[in-house]
Amino acid sequence: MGAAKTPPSRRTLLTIYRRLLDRFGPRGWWPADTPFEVAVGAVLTQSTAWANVEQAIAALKRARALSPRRLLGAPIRQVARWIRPAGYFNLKARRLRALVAWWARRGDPVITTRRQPVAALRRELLMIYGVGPETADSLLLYALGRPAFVVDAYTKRIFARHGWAPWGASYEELQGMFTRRLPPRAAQYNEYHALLVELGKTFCAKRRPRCHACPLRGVGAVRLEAGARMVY
DNA sequence: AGCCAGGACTGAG
DNA sequence: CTCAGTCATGGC
Repeated sequence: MGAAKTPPSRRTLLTIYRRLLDRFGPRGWWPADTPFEVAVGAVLTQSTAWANVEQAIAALKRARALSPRRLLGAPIRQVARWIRPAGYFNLKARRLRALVAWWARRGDPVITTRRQPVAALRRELLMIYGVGPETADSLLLYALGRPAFVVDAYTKRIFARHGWAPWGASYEELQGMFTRRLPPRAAQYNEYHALLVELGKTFCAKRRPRCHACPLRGVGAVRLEAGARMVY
């Protein structure tokens, strides 16, 4: 199998960040008008292409249903119809209801969670049905402006392919790789994750990675030896 | 015609 | 805890 995995140094992490920023420019994430829309999108985008999520969000807006009151007032069946383009619509309708119920109970979390420590708030989010590690961190970072580093499938794939992390690394291991070396600044975490997603979509596809045009070419040691598991 | 997309839950071993 | 099965539409 591949050589021993060497975690990237702080310097390497910054080099990666710089290269991505130079190539792609600021991504301006999250693509949404309000924090509540971010929250809705965070659930809808689970294992789903963003183009599909956009259609679902548009449908919600068209129906004037993109608010806690409207979403909680509508029958679960109706919600499922609105978000149909996002896939897994029955499942996501339930998850959405759970998250929106929390949002309403909290009464605009952007304000009410301001004094709450990130770790405690993260644990609270993880209690919500349908909110796992990535969705919790996305909510913290992109809806609530907290310094939570988001790890997704692209992050795992990119760092495994470059030999910076084992293919089976857990979410917390990957996240710790960043948070243990970078200062907890929401602005940078925001941009870093958005850039990794852009890199993933553009150059690090699951089946046909375009390693020759990749902006990270030459950084670290790309390990794409034949036989390597190409999952994640 | 497949293959895959900005995951999480569930039940089994 | 690890792991396969499940959920489903739309774009390439």
